[in-house]
Amino acid sequence: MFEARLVKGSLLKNVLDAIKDLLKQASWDCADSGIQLQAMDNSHVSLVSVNLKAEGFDKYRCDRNLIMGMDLSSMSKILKCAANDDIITMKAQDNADTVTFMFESPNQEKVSDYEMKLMNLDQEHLGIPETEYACVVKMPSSEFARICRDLSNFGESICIACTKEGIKFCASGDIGTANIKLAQTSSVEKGEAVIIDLQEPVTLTFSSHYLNMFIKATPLSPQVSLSMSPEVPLVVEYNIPDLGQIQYFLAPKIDESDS
Amino acid sequence: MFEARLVKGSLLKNVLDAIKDLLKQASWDCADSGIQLQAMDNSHVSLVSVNLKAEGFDKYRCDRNLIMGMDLSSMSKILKCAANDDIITMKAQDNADTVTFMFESPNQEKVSDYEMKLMNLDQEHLGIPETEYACVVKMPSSEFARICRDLSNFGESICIACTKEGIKFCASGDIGTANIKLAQTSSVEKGEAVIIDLQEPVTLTFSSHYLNMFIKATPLSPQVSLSMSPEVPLVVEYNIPDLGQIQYFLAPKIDESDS
DNA sequence: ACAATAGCAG
DNA sequence: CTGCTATTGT
Repeated sequence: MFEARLVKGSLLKNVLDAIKDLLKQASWDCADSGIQLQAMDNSHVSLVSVNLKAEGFDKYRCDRNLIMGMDLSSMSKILKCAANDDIITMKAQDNADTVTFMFESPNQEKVSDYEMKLMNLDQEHLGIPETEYACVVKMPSSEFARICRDLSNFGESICIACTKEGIKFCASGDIGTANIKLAQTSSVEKGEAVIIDLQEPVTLTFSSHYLNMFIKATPLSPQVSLSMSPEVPLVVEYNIPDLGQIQYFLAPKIDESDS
Repeated sequence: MFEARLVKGSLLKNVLDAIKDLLKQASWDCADSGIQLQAMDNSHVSLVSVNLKAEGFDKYRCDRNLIMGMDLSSMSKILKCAANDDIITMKAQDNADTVTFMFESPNQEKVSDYEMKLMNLDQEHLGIPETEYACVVKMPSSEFARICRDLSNFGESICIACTKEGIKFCASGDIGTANIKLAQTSSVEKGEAVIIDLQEPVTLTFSSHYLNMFIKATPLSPQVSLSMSPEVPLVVEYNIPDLGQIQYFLAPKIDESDS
């Protein structure tokens, strides 16, 4: 059987909030080492990868590998029934076609369980792009979220330019033109820092719509990391403290002048 | 003449919020002892009963019994014009066909009055069902509201099963199946307690839509009481501290297998 | 009428 | 973390 118990159940609620707008359905791969999900979004533009380590759970048991295909909007509706301070346990029998979510209030006086049908989804296991990037930027996740939200008022594209001095975001459209520059932090205040690890300067343009989907993961981590190389998908990564991480991949827009 | 003054005017606003979605029009019966309203909802499915004791008002005068038929959505719109900390006074002349609402700000610097036409409504005075129940549960009203809201995601019916150990709510539908169990509270924290007074176990099923109408009374009281007997309407009761109470009656759904 | 959201207070 | 308010969209 499979069983995973998470005392800080709000983390799982947050994970679902971070992916449910991108993925209608997806499969959770459960193994001894933990739980993984990888899928292209509904429009097959971006790729989402979630990794939850077995050690991150307060109890974890997975006798046999198992793939649980779920309707994520149903799963999200179920998790909305959990309070933020509830303890969440996911369970499945080895060959069952259902999964059970159990929520326990901290004082144990309220216990609820929700059973949901699993589904067979096409397996689309996807090779994750290369691991060396010309530029890796770490910055406060709330800062990144704010920038994406602000710039998406100006246009459908957000341009990100990174040099060793700092990172610049820009967008332009009917309203006007917007530029936001962040300098690499000198003071190393943890969590507040902007840190740039640069092999070579990079300038790329991305869909603001997808960036705005990615920033829904903001509550999961105070920091976000952006990895970029020319003509290669951007990686937006949030580390979930003690539990794992969630990554989003998005190919850059091709500069129209290239054609 | 009739006059009723309520320093805590927000209570009256809350009462209207608690009934206006169920009742388009209704009659307020004013007597020396207080104000009463009883009516079937618009679809003649549930019954609403409001009781406001004369002693609950800060000033109360009712020279002759009088029945004030009102359009409750108009009354609600008028009460929305009162601030939450306003003092509210209702007034009517003995044979008038209008009622006046007066709102005074706490510092007396703003005084408003609103006059509304009364209407003649068919008198449908309704016998309230029996008073002995197989099972009476008191629980935090916010908990009950949360459960009704959560379970209504799963189906149009909510099943309530009560034993002396606790109370269980369930629902099922397309998304899956949901069960919520509350144990009778051991610690007698006031307002937080789940208290079950049980003659015999009861299991009944109700329309989630109507339960979701009833929980609009939640702001009126920290506690709600559910009274149930087999094949008899459920009573959902909120006590309005120092002022009276509001009760909702709803017949259980008939088990289809009975037919 | 309801749900989702954001912002703020306790 | 909860409550309340306000606001929005479906």
